[in-house]
Amino acid sequence: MSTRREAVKQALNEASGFRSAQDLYADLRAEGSKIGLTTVYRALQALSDSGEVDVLRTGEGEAVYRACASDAHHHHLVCRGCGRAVEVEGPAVEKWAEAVGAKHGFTEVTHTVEVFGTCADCSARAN
Amino acid sequence: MSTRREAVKQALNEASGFRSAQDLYADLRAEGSKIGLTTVYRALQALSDSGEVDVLRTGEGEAVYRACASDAHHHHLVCRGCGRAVEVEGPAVEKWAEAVGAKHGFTEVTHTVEVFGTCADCSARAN
DNA sequence: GCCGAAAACGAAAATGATTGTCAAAATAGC
DNA sequence: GCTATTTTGACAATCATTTTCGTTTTCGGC
Repeated sequence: MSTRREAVKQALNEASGFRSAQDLYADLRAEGSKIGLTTVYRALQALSDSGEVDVLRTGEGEAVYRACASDAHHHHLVCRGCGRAVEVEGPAVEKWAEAVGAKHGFTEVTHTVEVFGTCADCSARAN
Repeated sequence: MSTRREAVKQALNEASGFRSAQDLYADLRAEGSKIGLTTVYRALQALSDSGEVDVLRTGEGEAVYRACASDAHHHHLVCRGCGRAVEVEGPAVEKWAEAVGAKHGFTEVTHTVEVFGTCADCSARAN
């Protein structure tokens, strides 16, 4: 893994929530790196391909990334306000998805589950 | 609701699965309509704002729409091959999402759940 | 330490979905 | 029929993301 890619991964690790490619590019430039936007995209692509980071799409269609502590299958509870994300798992959901797929004759069933909310800090700040 | 908007909604109703704005535009033009792409986007925007259609994003970031039979909260089981979608509901998932949010101090919890798979027809065709 | 191939970079151009602009056309109210 | 309002659609503009393509860096020998 190249130095640049390491830098992108580290920038992701330092962030507590999901960040877009553009965000990360801005972060890295802000801390003095001369990295190019293209490289950020390439690094994120590689990292998500190798399963080192999770990707999801915002409602506006922008891709956002996160370095996750667990490499097992899990989902996220994301704060609408600050973007902070908590890793959660739900065996019940996994089973449900599988069962629903099977019931309708679908095979190779996969699923995406994201939970959004306002975290305690952001609720407090909103007062 | 204008005639154009009706046309877009009907095109959606005739489709069995999720369709992108571009798809619908192509469909409408194919059946002789002189509708413009801009109008298709505007109609879909209006329809999704009023909750008459469901929207989700493909992995490539393209927005896809579907006219759903039920106006209650539900999820979709979508075929990766043909795009056909089945409306499903999962009380267990709703409760789980709410519980997980509460456990971590999150309020105003919402969630998105999509299940993907290969439907029986498409599996058969793949042989 | 030095050399060349291969991999990684980055700037700028290309792409593709979506949105904004604005004048023409449909429709409504009178 | 006639003006006021809304809807429409061609076209330009936006914006994230990808491609292209020379340049630079990294590395494995030597």
